[in-house]
Amino acid sequence: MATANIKEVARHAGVSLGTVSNVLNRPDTVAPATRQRVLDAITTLGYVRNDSARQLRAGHSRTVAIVVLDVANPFFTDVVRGAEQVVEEAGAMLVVCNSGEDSARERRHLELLEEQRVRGVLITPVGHGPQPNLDKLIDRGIPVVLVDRGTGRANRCSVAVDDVLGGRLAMDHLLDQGHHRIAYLGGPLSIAQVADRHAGAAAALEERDSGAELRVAVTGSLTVAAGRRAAEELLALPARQRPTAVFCANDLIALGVLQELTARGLRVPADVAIVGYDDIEFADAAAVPLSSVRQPRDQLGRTAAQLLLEEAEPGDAHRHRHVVFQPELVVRRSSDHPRRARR
Amino acid sequence: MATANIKEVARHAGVSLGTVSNVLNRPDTVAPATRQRVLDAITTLGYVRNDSARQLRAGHSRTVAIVVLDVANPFFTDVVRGAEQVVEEAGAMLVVCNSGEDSARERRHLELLEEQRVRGVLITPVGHGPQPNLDKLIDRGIPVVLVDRGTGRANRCSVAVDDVLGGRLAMDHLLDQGHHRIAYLGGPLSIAQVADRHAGAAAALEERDSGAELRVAVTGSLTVAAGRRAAEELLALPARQRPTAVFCANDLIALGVLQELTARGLRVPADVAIVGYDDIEFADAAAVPLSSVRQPRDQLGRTAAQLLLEEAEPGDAHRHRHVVFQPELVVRRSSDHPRRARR
DNA sequence: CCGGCTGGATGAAACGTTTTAGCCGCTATA
DNA sequence: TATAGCGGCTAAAACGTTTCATCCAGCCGG
Repeated sequence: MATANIKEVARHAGVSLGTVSNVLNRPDTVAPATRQRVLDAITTLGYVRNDSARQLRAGHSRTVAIVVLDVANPFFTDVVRGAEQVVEEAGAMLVVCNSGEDSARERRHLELLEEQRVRGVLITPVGHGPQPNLDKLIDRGIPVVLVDRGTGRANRCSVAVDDVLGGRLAMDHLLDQGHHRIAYLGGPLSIAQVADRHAGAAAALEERDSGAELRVAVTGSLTVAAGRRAAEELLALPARQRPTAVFCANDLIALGVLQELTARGLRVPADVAIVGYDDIEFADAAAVPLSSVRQPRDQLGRTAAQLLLEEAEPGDAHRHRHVVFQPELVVRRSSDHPRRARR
Repeated sequence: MATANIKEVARHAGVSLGTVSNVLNRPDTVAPATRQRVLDAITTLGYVRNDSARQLRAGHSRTVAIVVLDVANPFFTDVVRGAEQVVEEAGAMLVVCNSGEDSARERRHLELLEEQRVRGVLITPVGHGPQPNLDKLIDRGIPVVLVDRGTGRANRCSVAVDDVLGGRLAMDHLLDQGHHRIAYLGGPLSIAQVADRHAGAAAALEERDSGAELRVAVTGSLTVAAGRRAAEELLALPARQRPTAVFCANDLIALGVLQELTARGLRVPADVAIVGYDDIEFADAAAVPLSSVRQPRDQLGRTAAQLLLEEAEPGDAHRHRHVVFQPELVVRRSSDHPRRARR
């Protein structure tokens, strides 16, 4: 019942224990005949290598961890899938931990991961302050790569997406379509992403000097319901002041806006154009397919994992890098309706 | 740099190595003064327990694995969250593995997990055939709990949701609302869930003997696009034959139907009522909030984890159990419009 | 015939815990 | 006063690998 160990395999094959280990780890250094005998013994005994012992000897494990803010958030699930891919290609294993935006849980996870001597940690940390836990990990020699947060740190790598650029893309597109009264919907502004996207939009508007105006409506959250409420407010405006286009801080808000507007008899994009952010799966499936700014989510995960593995590689000195990806505007029906320029 | 070990802590605190271990594992058996000295040594040295060594000694790890078909599927993410909760309460750690519906990857994961001597495995296996990998695990004494698949096996626990009942609930509701021409939309029927939900609906109809008729439209997939196409087909029927209610095998199809119908000028639920299945987050956020059959997803994860931990508990003989949960109908606007009975 | 080399195998140390048996000094009991 | 018991601690074995220093036999060149 108790699984066979390497010693029993050795006895069964009539070789020494070290030879079995060699068969497992350096098969070419052992004579074909003996190798085969050992392999046979392994299969007949159903031997399975004990990773704890291997790790103990090696001093570290072959697993990489990713700590996300929410396992159920499509953004992170895509990042996970990307990371998974490269980690598995490297013969390691990716374990997914969920902090649930709770820093106590995050800390507990990091402690456990440290006890496990993981090879490295990909993490989107809770909050924005200093990160003593992460510094501790790094001090201990466990590489850490930040995902979509705090690009600036010197002692670790990071990957992120340029949200300011994302805001610019959306705004440039709407200006190109001839809009002059545009709204930005999103909040709270304390979320870096929300603020950055707005900053990008504002900067783009400024630079164009087109005389267009940007109205900002701060929402309490990034949900469909918040989008509906925001749309109601827009509808309360006199028609002449009402924006002809809205740029939303994420797709949930955009979908809420879309629903409310169509429910009230406005046509999208003819009366109001909409651009969302994130390009979630439903963007394409909405009643009016939604234009959206897409982030290269799986690539975020992939390069994060690559940076980590590179850093974990022994030998060559590693230089920390901060990779910033560029988002991409996906134009669909919700904003595809150029209007004659007028002012 | 290399992390301090228990021996150094002992030396630093002027005690024996075993005493340090006692402080860590049975603090009450060591005198307060010594205990404090050891704790101080631990913090000043920054000692972190080496889990590999602990596991090696213990013979098994303190982690539980869950292998899902798709990390990005909301169903599984909720199951994961549920499982996570109870596993963490038990002081263990949950690692999430993604098979991606690929049996090779599933096998590889199981092999690695076995090498790690995990405490147990929660899994929704790929495919429906026999499961030699799982049997192997069980032979080795690693408990396995099936999630939402293959309830019948004798050598393992399982948790599932009664999809036949779900079909009944939806159908009963529509019949209660006075509908007589009803359609079931979903496919392919090779998916057990799709077939079960249909079976339940058909059985409910049969039992009521109301003279109502059920039209089945098999779709190629469970997507929004498939729902749209199915709705088009319904619209092509002469109005007198057109169903006044549709029950969809999942919410994506239902949303597609909703979009297509409203786009073509039909009102939901006045002209056509819709009931979906799964109660995904968007069901409530749709243009017309969608009635849906809800599965207790996180509870599925929670009890799966509980069964597993119970089985992993040494000592008392464990009896395998097969827990079947009952789904629940959530009525929202999309089907809330009773029509006068007529035939 | 001898020394050196090489492919192939061996034995033992080491990794860092947990656990068990045992030791020591003290107190309470007879 | 002897003894049993006990609290508090120590020493050592064991967990299953990997790796490193050795060793052995055979072979080749000198």
